[in-house]
Amino acid sequence: MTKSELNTGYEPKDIEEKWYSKWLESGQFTAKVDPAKEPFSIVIPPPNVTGSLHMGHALNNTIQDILIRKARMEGKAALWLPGTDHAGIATQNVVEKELAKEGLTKEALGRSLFTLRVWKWKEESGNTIIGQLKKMGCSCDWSRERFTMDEGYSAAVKEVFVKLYDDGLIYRGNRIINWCPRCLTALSDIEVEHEDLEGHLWHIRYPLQSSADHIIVATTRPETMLGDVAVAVNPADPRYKDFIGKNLILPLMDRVIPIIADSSVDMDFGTGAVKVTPAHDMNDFEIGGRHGLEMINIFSEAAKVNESGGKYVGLNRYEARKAVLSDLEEAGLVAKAVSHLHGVGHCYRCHTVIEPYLSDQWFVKMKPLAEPAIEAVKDGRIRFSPKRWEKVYFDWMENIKDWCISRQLWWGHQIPAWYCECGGVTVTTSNPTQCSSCGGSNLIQDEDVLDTWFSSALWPFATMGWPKETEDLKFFYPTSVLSTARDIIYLWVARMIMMGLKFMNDIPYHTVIVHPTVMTIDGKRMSKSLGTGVDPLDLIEKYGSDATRFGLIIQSQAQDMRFSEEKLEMSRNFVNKIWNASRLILMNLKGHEVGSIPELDRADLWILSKFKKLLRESNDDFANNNLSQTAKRIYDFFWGEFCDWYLEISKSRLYAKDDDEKARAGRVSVEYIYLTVMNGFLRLLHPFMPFVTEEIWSRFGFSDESIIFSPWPLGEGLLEDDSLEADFERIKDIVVAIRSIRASFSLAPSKEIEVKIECADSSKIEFLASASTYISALTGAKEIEIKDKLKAPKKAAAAALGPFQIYVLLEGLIDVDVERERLEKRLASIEADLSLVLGKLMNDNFTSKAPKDVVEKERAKKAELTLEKEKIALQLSQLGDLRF
RNA sequence: GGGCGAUUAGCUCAGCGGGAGAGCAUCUGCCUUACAAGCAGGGGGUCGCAGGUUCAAAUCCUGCAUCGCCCACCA
Repeated sequence: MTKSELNTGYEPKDIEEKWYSKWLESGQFTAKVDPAKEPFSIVIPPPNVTGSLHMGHALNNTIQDILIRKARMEGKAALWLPGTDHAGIATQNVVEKELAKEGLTKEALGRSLFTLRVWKWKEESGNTIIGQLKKMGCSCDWSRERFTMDEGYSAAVKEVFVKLYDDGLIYRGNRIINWCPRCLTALSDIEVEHEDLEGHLWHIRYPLQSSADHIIVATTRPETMLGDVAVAVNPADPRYKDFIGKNLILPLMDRVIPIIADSSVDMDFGTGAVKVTPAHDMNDFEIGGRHGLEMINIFSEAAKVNESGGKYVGLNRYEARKAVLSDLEEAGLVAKAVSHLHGVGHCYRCHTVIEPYLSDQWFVKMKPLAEPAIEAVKDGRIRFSPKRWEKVYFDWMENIKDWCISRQLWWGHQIPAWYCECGGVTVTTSNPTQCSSCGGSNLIQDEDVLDTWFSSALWPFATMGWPKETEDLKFFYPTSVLSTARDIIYLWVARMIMMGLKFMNDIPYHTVIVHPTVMTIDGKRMSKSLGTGVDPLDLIEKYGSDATRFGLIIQSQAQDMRFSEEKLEMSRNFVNKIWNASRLILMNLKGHEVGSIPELDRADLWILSKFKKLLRESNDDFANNNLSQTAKRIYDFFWGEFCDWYLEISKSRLYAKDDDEKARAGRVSVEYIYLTVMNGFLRLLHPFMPFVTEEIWSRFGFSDESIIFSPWPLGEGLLEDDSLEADFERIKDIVVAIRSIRASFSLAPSKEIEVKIECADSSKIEFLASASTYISALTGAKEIEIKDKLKAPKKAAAAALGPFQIYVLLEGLIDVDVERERLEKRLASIEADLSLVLGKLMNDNFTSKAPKDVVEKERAKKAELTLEKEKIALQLSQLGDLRF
């Protein structure tokens, strides 16, 4: 390796592309069923085919890639199964927009042509996100890539539908559902996003049929009164006791409607009297059911008033509201209007205000599915990380409602149900020729498709070949970890658990990692439409994939992370640091054969101890899914310990003339440490930064193989030595103190200094002496004298550190005022610390109640501070005698 | 209405019972033969507020304030 072969600045681009194609060519990511190995599997949360990589994906897929790469290195059979989701509404909307540009509509094309067109779009544009994942370095098994509408997957969806139907868990019913008047489809409850909007609560007079009296109802949606069939009051409400059972004349419609009693009515809200519109309100639908009321649908699918709305026919919801209010106003029936904040549901895809709508839809009965799913988390078979999300899961699951799964779309899994003239419904996986009720052959398939989330609920097993009993299923199911964003815990995570338990009779995964949500730096949601999003691809372009991954992971610690690009810059600098440290080593390796462990000095043992600690603590972090902390440890170790201290210390041995036995031995030790640390460190870092580690790994020639399958480092044979580490911290402190003196007196780097150190603790002298070469290398001291007793030299700057009294001889260079200020500042700080310590030690409660080791520590601190104080005071007093 | 989370240096965040930390920004000095994407040395914080528990509280408990998120049949 020559210097010219490594640039001084790391250029990620070519290196990243080179390695990713190599990895793909050699099939490194392809998982093999191998009973001799422990399986470790992750199914990717399938991104929408319409999607492009956003920051959430970048973070989530980095997490998964780290886990899967680590597992691979641990010798597990690691499968990361990728794929995409057909995303019914989203994709249909995209293609419809494309058609609109050509002046076409899906109706003009017809269903089958439209569907073909969507497939064509999917083939051409639906895989951008897969390419983006590759840029990130994701080690997915692309040979197993799936799509929620591929042939096998579609068969699985049908199978599930039919089985649930046969088990009585799927039924069809005429019910109130959430209707999007723009997408023209039903939505499930959790696809509706509620937003508090400032509206009005209108108080409207409904006259009694038999007298001049009236009842005032309060409503936020006066236009729905066109569909009113009753007014309900609480049976316990004294104000309305005499009204119950009487009739009202519905204004504008002149319909006679009854006053009924229903305990669901809140006496304290509004006027305590509720207009009942069963076709357009969830709650009213239930009241209507209890009282056998008629349901009058007054809206078309596009939420315009229909024929049942009398003269208002053809108006949309908001026009109708205006018209109704103005007519009521004119009739003097509006008692008052007060402003009122209330939650309004919006479509999660197009943000149109949802209309509660009465229609025929398919539903899944959820309670029987939810019960075992609750149990699986309760008994710990599935764990959420962080654990608090389990409560969120329970809250939803314990109050679960039936799931509306039919969608009035063309893109998706068409419901495998056929209707016959006889009224019979045939539900089957294969296209039926005969009605299951009457045997008739004139069958028409239900036109609706299934909720996209119905198919994605099967993801962990349908992707592995279910309903066939495949080798993959037997080996890789249940999967190990699911990593996901918190906003799809209900939509996806919970439903996978239910479906997995129902159809595989087993949980889909053992651990659910809920990663932080990526926010903008000012705490706003990242959104393309708001222009607040950051494109991960731009970041990769700017900082490289390794730095982007590392920078994301290291800041992913809070529940909401405010994305800070600075952390990526820091990571990019870190990559560069690693690159250059490698450069230093590679340029200087002489290839000494290291047969056995060479003789090591204390600096060597110290960095090995630090390294061992890093490995141990990192493994603990992994066990707690705290990847962010590992990233931080990696950074601190490599930059703060290995580069800043060990590499600098080792240079004296590295650059020593290789002309005697001692110098050669020194080199052998240093090279041994370099190789030992770099070899293990690169492996530890590899899951986080796959590209640069692979590149450096190959430059070192640590193995002929890719680093991908090198063993996960555990630091076997390395020892942690806390006392050595503590001693070493002292050495560092001494170095810093000397450097600080250098800086105070603005000594040029080339200026050699003379240092004397008095060490009052005889047990530390030997160590200090052995470290004196480090100290001189790091401080530019040409000579260091170490004694247990020393006469304080004149014309010197001083520092006191515990048992150590340090003098930097500065003949002719010392500025008395500067030195006095320096010492006084130090003295003040020592005195402040000392008074705190003394305060504690003089407190009998402390000395008697605090643990012994804590008290002991305080006493030691007191002794040390006292000594430092004396030394500094002495030095200060001598300062006056200095004559320069 | 219920629940969850956050509040620590100018900014983004660690720390979660015993000496206030990191990165960035800032100040000073360095192109020292790995790295100026760097090196060395500094400055900067009554850890949101008020109580409580404890010998000891940024750390545990209670209340409050502010911000964010989730859930709810808020007609």
